[in-house]
Amino acid sequence: MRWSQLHIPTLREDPADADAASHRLLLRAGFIRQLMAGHYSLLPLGIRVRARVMTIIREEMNRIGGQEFLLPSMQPAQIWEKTGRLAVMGEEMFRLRDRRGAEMVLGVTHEEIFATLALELASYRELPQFWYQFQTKFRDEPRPKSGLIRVREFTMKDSYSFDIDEAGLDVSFEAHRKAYERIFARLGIPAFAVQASNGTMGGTDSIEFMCPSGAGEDLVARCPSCGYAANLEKATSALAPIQDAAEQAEQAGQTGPARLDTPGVRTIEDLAVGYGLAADRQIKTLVQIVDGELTLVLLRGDHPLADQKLIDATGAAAIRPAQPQEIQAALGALPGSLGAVGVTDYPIVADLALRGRRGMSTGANTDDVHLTGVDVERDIAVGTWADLREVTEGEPCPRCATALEFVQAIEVGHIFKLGRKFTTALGVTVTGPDRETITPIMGSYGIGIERAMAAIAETHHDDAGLTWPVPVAPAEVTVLLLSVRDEAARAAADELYASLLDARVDALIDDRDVRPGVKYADAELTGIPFRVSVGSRDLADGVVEVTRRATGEKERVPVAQAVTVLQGLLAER
RNA sequence: CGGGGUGUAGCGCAGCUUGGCAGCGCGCUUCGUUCGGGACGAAGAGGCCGCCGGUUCAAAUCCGGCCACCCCGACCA
Repeated sequence: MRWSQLHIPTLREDPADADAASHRLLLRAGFIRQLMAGHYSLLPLGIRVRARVMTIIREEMNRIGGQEFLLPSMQPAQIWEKTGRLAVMGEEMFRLRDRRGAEMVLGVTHEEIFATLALELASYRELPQFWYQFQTKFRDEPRPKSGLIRVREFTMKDSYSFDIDEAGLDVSFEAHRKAYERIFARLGIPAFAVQASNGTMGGTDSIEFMCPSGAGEDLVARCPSCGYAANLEKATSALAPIQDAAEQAEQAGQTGPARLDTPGVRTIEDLAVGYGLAADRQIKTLVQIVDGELTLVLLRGDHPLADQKLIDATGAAAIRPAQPQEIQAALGALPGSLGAVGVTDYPIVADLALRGRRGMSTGANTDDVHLTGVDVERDIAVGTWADLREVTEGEPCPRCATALEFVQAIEVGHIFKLGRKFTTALGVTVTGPDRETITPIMGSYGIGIERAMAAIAETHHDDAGLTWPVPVAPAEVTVLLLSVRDEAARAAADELYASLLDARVDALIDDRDVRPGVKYADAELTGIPFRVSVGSRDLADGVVEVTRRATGEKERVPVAQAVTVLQGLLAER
């Protein structure tokens, strides 16, 4: 490719409103342009990176036995009704009707459609299967942001495994986990695996691959000692045990909570400061609407709720905090004096940290009144015990008790053990060795291609621009013709460019009639790993200058050896 | 959806409070001088001032409505 033919130029100034570094640089360097919120055009340089990322992923998928497919993005809504996900996905799915009025959706993911193909599987002998594709996904995100990191239309490599049983799924899942580690290593993304919630996918286990970055939208709790890592929506910690003995003694003989008038008290802190009732001796009562049902959520006074944990614990599609009037109507008091003692009309979900606690205080469901001496298991009709609290940085690792660190990160991949939800709903079965009917168990595995590009850009840039790793760079080498008017230099640059292409080195040539400084600046901005400067001055000595973008190292090499030297540099890894 | 902000030339912006010829920098075109780290001079081209309506002799500017985009909070690759 010749720079003189490149249609979209680089920008001299930073574009407005580009928050993340990757967004700013990909715009400036001419890799992407925005059409509307969450929808980007990929330009020729962007397409080259995307193709390389896809090639690496494809190689690793094929290596573990993956077979490539391409399924439609536009799908009948009916299939999604069969699995119940039309409702679960809700507003996130784009919906449309065709001219006959048939309801269609744009795929947010392809479990249903791949499972439809799996209907043709007939025998256990055909399992396991790994099927994958690169396909555009559409998600009506409430708030697209940060360039390619969060968009509404993007390419996803999604793969699906079908196995006879759980043991088989474990093997398929593990194969994918290893493949993902190889993929991110080859892409130059410093990703690490973390435990995660399954969310709307359902199923049992899931692992996210996280790339540490200030532009990331997730927080991960990670143990620097034993390697434990989990998304905050899933992470736990080992809490120091709390001694309730003193309070127990005080309340010896009591058979129930005692009333405490607390005029004006509205917060956990008010109660702690004004009445000497420490936050970790209080029960925090939150009221949430869980799939439309008013639910009491109990946590220790000093613990925040992790919303996703509540969703996971209740199997809800959606939760939201209750409005004050809803709370008033249900419990007879406003936030600040709420409690679950004696409540039987509403489901109660309590965090495990409250289990066995005694001598606790909580609201009395009368404004300005609290209860003390509450024995959680004696006085409260807890329906569900679950891990609900969000861990705090510095709490002890659940495995080894080392203080947990928080890391901000971009989620670049996610793998799920799905179970039989989709195969059951769609009626996928195979015949087993004893002629029994087997419902295959599925796994699903995703990587966002453009997001991966953004993650690479986030982790590979400097003040001058992008610094792509060789395997994903838009080109391996750019030849800079510095002396445009020197015919000998022009001929030498053209010849070198042709020789590089002959040697199957992916090269660009910057033959524009602009000053050398512009070419240097653009070579650096676009981040091509090696540049070869061809100019009259060095050519008089029979040499060209080879510069490594990432480090700035320069080397003068004889023209005749330039191709060989570059091949050597490119082969380094 | 809630809160905050912005829409003026390809890009970045000023002008708006106080209504009166639509501007600046970069980029672009032509000519000349330059030419190994984003050159200089001269002459040019380029506008639905987001859209619709209102007020006014007169609206980028004031008023109303709508739309789009960005940022901050609830979702995911």
